[in-house]
Amino acid sequence: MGESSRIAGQDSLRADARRNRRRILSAARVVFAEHGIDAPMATVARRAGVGVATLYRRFPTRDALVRAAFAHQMDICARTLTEALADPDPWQGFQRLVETVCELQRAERGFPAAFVAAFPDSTREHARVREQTERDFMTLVRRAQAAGALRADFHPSDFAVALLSHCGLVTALPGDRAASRRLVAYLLQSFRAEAAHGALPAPSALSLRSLPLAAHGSQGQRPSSA
Amino acid sequence: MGESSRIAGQDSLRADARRNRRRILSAARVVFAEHGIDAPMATVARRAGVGVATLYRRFPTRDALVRAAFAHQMDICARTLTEALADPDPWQGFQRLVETVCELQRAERGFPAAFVAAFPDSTREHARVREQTERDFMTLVRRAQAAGALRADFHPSDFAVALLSHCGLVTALPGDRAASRRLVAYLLQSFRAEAAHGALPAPSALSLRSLPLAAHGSQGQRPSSA
DNA sequence: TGGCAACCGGACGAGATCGTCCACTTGACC
DNA sequence: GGTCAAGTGGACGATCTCGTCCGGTTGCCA
Repeated sequence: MGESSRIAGQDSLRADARRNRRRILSAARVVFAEHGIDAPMATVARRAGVGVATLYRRFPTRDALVRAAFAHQMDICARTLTEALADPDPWQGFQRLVETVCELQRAERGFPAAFVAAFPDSTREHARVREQTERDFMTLVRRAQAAGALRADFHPSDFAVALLSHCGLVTALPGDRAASRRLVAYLLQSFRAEAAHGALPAPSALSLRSLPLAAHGSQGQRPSSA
Repeated sequence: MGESSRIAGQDSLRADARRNRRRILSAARVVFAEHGIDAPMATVARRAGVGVATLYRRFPTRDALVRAAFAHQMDICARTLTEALADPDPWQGFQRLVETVCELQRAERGFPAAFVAAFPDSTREHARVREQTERDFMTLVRRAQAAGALRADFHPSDFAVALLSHCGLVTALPGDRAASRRLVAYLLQSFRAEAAHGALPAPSALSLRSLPLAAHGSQGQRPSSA
């Protein structure tokens, strides 16, 4: 598993509190899927059969709730990257990474919104994990390029470009799996070395830091900072 | 120009009313760019130096305001399609169409949100224009395919896929022109016939009807409906 | 210049959401 | 079983947005 249970979190809770926590998370996923990530907190609480105060005590901000609700998906992302690095065929790993993340985006309706929401690094530990993830991804890219499978002018930020645009697509067309798959197929094709025909415009200066690949914490409890 | 001034619209207004109308539209573009398309109507009114009532009288719904504010952009889209059809090189026309629409999306900040917002056909005339636009686009596609420039398995819905995903990208990264240009370049490359390597997954059933290429009206004044 | 119809804008009531406070309940440990 | 800290939930005040109403103003035409 990934980055769960940190900082004396849910384990030290009383039994009923732990049960309520789980209920809240489950309800949050459902509600976020139905009404988007901006759904009223009270709706989540009602759905969980819990008072608003309980919800706010456990997750002081909406961010905290969102992060915790989709922590599982984020863990899967991180694990897929690890597996991709272990794959003897680097292109295979790269391709699977893109496909898996996009699959997650299209499967869990609220996830895309959570995906683009910018979460500040809450702890030093998170920052460390994120940096390691970035390094791992760079390694994967270089390896795939060295193997002659990934085009030489592919820039790491292109990965973010792909994910963010796919994210926008599934947000605009929730439920249209065909459209999502099409985009992924087109993008993967144009990332292949054989596809490199003309020159590309300059890459974005965007870093990967804001993508949940970098496994943000699942707990919350940050000061506030809007 | 395109589809402006219909149904005894702004022309029959008194001089001061017409002036206020223009002020409102100008303010709306600024406010939508800054705070998104969901910005409070009162903010737009204040920025325009106008009372809320005036704003509501002129544009009964937010939809109406949004449509009118970006009518110019929509006209440009429609015109670009016409020019693309007239271009002797169909690929050139196709490419320029994609680039122009994406250029508009990245230039005017509120436009992407307006772009994906689903506007119901308000009049029979709008429906007619939209259908004609769809036919024109299909013609362009077929022509480019016949010329051997556009890949044979390109499906018209792929155009919507491209625009919607690009739209999501610029929404997530407003101001990052490099990212936008990169995505467009990648997509155009993979639409070229030479790029067709493996088979693509099935296309989406999505129609182009909801895209502003089809030049929705710029007036508003629909009953209400949402 | 005078009159009227169109136009204007601020105030206002309704409705929604947020996040906190506090009196009551319950699980865990002795 | 008793104690008490941890946990609970609903009520509440603050804030925000919407869309309408109405008394005052102004452009336009005779």
